[in-house]
This record gives sequence, C-alpha cells and structure tokens, in this order.
Amino acid sequence: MAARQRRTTIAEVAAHAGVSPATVSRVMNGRFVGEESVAERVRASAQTLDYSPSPLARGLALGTTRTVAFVVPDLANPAFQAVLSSLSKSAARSGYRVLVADSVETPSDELAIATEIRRRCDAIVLCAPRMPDAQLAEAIENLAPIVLINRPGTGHGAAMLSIDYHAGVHQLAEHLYALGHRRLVYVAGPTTSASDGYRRRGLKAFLAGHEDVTLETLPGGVSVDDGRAVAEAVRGSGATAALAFNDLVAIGLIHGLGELGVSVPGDVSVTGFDDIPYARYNSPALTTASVPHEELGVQAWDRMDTLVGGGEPGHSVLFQPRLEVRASTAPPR
Amino acid sequence: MAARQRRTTIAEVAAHAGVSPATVSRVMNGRFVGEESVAERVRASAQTLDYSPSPLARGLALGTTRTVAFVVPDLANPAFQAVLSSLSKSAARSGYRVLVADSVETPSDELAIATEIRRRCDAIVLCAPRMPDAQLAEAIENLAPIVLINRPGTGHGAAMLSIDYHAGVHQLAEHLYALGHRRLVYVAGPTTSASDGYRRRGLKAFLAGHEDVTLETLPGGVSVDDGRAVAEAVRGSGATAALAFNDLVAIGLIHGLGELGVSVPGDVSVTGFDDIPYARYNSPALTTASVPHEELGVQAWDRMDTLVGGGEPGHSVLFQPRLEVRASTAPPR
DNA sequence: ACCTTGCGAGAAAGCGGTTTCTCGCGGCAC
DNA sequence: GTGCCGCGAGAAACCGCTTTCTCGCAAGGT
Repeated sequence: MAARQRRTTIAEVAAHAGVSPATVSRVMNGRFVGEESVAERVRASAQTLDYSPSPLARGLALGTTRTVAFVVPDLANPAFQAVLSSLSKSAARSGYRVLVADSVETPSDELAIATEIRRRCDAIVLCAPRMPDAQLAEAIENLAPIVLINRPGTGHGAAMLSIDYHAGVHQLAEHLYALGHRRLVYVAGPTTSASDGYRRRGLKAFLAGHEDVTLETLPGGVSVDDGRAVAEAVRGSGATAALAFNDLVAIGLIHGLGELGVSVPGDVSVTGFDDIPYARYNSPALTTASVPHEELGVQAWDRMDTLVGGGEPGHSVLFQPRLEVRASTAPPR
Repeated sequence: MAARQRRTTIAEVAAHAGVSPATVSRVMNGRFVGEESVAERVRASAQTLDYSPSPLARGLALGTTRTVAFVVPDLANPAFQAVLSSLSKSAARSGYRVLVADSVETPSDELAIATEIRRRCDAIVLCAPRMPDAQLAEAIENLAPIVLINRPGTGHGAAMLSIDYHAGVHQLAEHLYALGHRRLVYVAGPTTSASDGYRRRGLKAFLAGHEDVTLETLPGGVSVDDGRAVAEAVRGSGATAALAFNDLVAIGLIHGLGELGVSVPGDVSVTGFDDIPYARYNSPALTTASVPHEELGVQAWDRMDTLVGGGEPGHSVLFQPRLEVRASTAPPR
C-alpha cells in the first residue's frame, strides 16, 4: 500500500499564498470581504496544493458533522433498505451523509448502539422496535435531534414517523374475511417487538367485530427462514388463511407450504406486510399491506433537516398501509 | 425540540476529579500507570458526569475516525445491499461504522462523491463501474486505503475483490447451449459499465467456441423496469433464450414477457445474474449465476482492516459465480 | 493638522481530545 | 548527608479549522 497520504493543511495554503490561515478559511467559506486579488491568490494556492478542508477539523470547530445516523434492527431487511436508500438520497441533496448500523446480532444493545453512533454525527433516524417504552423515552433526550420510526405514540418530543400496523393488519383480515375465511392463523414476529404488538392489537380489534372468526397465533420471526420453519405448524393449525408478520415471512411460509404439498392460495391463503419490491414477483404474487418506505425515508430527512436547523419535531405521522390484493389469497376451498 | 445537548468535556471530568485532563485521557484509554486510587477517582467522576470522549475530537487528535465509506452506483440494488449489510456487520465487530453513498442520480460524479466521502473516514470500499480505467488508476492513490469492488484487473496497488462476470456469463450461455438453444439475446446493462464489458467479452468468447450460435444484443439497463421495457424487443428478436444483465432485469423481463403472453421458460428461457435473495422465489424461479455477496462484504472488511493497519492490499480475488439452475430455463420448443 | 471611522487582514483563543515533555518528590546507593 | 534515579502526574504543544478580537492604516470630517 502506498504510504498514507498527508493532506495539505490550511496553514500550508496560507504560507503558500502569503496570508494568514484565517484569511484562507474565510475565502474557502465565502466569508471573505477584502481585496479580490487576495482571494484570487488564496484560491490559486488552494488549487495548486490540491487543498480541501478537513471535515473532521471543521466538524470539531463548527460543532456539526453533516452526517446523520440510521439505525435499524436489520440492514438485510428489504423494507429498511428501501428507507435507507431514499434517506441517503435525500440527505445527499443537502450535502449530508448517512452512517449506518444494525442491531441484529445484539438486540439488547439497541440503545448502546444508538448512543454510540449518535455521538459521531448530528442526528439520528432510529428504528428500535424492541426497546422498552420507558427506556426509549429516557433515551430520546440524549439522542435528540432524533426521528423515530415505527414507534407510534411514543411521543416525548421526538419526530415520529410510523406505519399504522393496526389498520394494515385489520385491512388484511377484513380482506380474508370477505373472501370467506373464518379460521385464521397469525404468524407472529418477535414477541418483544413493538410492531408485533400493534399487529396483535389490530387482530384483536378485528376479532371483536367478527364473532365467527377464530384466530390462532404461532411464534414466527422476521425472515424467510422463519417463515419456512413455521409452515408445518400452519398446516397443522387447520386454518384456511395465514397472516404473516411481514413479506419475508410470508414468502418463506408460502414456499415452505409448497414443499409440504400445500398449495397457496388453493389450500391456504397467505398475506404479508410491507410490500417489498419482490412481493409482486413472488409465486404466487403476494397479497400484502403496502407501506411507503421511500416516502418514509424522504420524510425522515425532512424532519431531520428541520430539527438540525433548530426547528420543532412537528406532528407525528401515521402512514396508512394500502391493501394490495394479489394472487396469494383466494376464497377457501 | 429540547435544547441541544452540551456534552461534558474531558476538562470538566478532570476538574471534578481534581486531576489534569491528561490523566483523564490516560485513564479512559487504559494508558494510566499511576496510583489506582487516582484512576478510580477519575472513573467515578466520568461515571457521575456521564462522560464519554468526543469521537470527533479524538478523531482529530488520533488521525483516525473508525469509519469506512461504502460507495456504490445504487443502494437500491439488492446485490449491493447484501454487500453493505455484511460489510457493516463485519466492521461493527471491530468497532467501525460504515458511511454510505450512491451515485445513481449523478453517475458522472462517482469520483467526486468517493473523494468527498473518503475525507470523512479512514478508508473506502468503492464500486465504480462507470469510472474510466485511467481516471480510476489515478484516483486510487488519493483514495487509499481502498478496496475496489468489481473492477477486476485494474490493479495499481488497491485491494481488489471482483466477480468473474466473464466466467459467469459463459457458464450461463453453456447451460443454455446444452439445453439446445442456438439463438440467444443478451439484454445488456449500461454500456459505460465495466461489468457489462466483461459480460460482453464472456459472451464473445462463448460464441467463438460455438459457431452455430447467433447472439443479438439489446440495450437494457439495471432495473426491473428496464427489463420489463425490453420484453417486446426480446420477443421480436426471435431468440429462444435471453441472458439478462442481472437478476432485476431478468425478473422484469420475465414479467414483461408474461404480459405479452410469452411464457417463460415455455417460449423463451431467461437467465439472470447475481442470485439476489428473491431470484429463487420468482415465478418461475430464476436460473442465474450466483454471486457470494455476503462473502464479498466480509472479505472487503478483512482487506480494509489490514490496509488500515498498514498492511499490504494482498492479492486480487476473483470470485467465481456458481451456476444456479432453476425453472426459468428449459429446452426450446 | 488632528481625531474619528472603517476596512482589510492577522493574532490568538477556542473546539475536545492525545501525547510529549517536564518536573517535583521519595527512595536508594555511596 | 548528598547525588541520582525513577515514578507519578501536570503543563503545554498539537491535530486542522473557525471566529472573535485586535490592530494598523488610509480616508474623511472639522
């Protein structure tokens, strides 16, 4: 490897141009008010020496890094990837970069990870579904400016962008009900996950309005493999339709059922949640609740931007999922 | 929003513990050799004041940020997401974070983006398929330590991790040939993309060994939409099999053909490239060249780690794709 | 001719750490 | 009793940049 670069410093440029570092700084930042010839000389020196200010030193002096953190449970999840991709693009337009981290290997460290990464930047977009409400409320103060994702109702002066899981799962259940299904099974997510809680409550509300429906809940997970693993239990449940925690689980479940010779939607209907890009290309195409992940990223940046500028968090928003009926659901046999 | 936090500084801890900042620094970094009681007092003060050193200030003093950049053409591409996810996990184990950026909105700025983001951190993992060889060679020096992805052969003292597109596409073509296909069409990627060049050369090499095969090349792209858009042209080509630039294009193409009433693999066989997680769940499941993206991320970190430690870039590695035969290919009618 | 203004630009003090250099002090050898 | 050594810990320089403070100097007013 080539010897590590030693970048030219502002002092060198100053010496080269025969001015003080202060002047170079002013010229570089457009705050220079003196003679144009001096500015020109500084610019020429900077050019010649291939100078560009150290973001680190600037950050220290200015107290701002032009970087924001993005922390989610699992970067491998396409839903979060969609948010990240759009957040990164939005931030880039304002000259900000995004620092990423996930807590998949150590769920209990959500707070520690967020705290650590937050110190490296100006603000944080956090999705911490497993952090207890009380702990989160306390953490918000230290993490601010912060945009919280998927924690509807947690309040406490943070900007909040969430998905109405309750409504989404309700819609899915209504859809299945309308098709004629009366025995449902819910393939749950992580039991400690807040968003799983909202789904459960949504289903409970649905059940309250439909006395003729029975619902069984099966422990599931968040990944394709989790879905595949629960296929046998779903078949054993005798249900005619399964609501999966998310699209990944649904896809895994469908293929797991396929391996057991159970056809979808012939024998069992299956629904997902998220509408990841591949939901529509799955075989059969997945009926799901569509979540506007890109919009979430864009809005997250907007909030972030106003917060960093010293603005208020603004109102919480609860994105309404849109029922996306595809081929994985059909009337029961 | 709550007033912006003012973190406690090392000076405050020093004052509180009745020692000098130097001592606090030494204690915090385990370089303290004096009386244990002093260290204990410092630790207690740090605890009380909830002190943690500013990574920014540390970075400036130490000349290291414990951050690496990850720059790719498009963060929305699942292939890159897989690499990022695994890179981030690997880096995290060593206490490093990953800063991301993509150049999808301004392909010509690949170099500018890489240069800018590189200054914020210690090293960079770069995938810049559209950057001219000469420009890249020149840039490497400024960007080092750098791990280059998908630029086999570019050398110049950078660590290089690549996919053997040439071999991969060759395998796919051989597979189609073995099935009996003689009229092929290649749905190309961006013409300025280096990896598209390797694929073209791979196909040319294949053709040289099979005089009875005709190959047409169609302009395509990189996304599902690009694949869908080219469906009509593929049908019009009269070919019995199509090799798509990547899995996304293949998936789009398959569904585009479906809309035109052309069945896959009944009427036309289709292959992809990458083996993204959804390739196997597509309908029909996609025959493709499987690329070890997670492994790429892990290895990228390994290289990075040794480079940052002052080590040598090591040998270039060319990952061999594995032919993954699924349901999207079959003998021609 | 003298005192203000005002402007252009440098000196220096941070930002929050790390690290080299220095120094006081107690213990040991002679 | 004196000199030297070593240890513990503080003073100060430094990382690279920003910004307030300061100052010299030329212009303008009386």
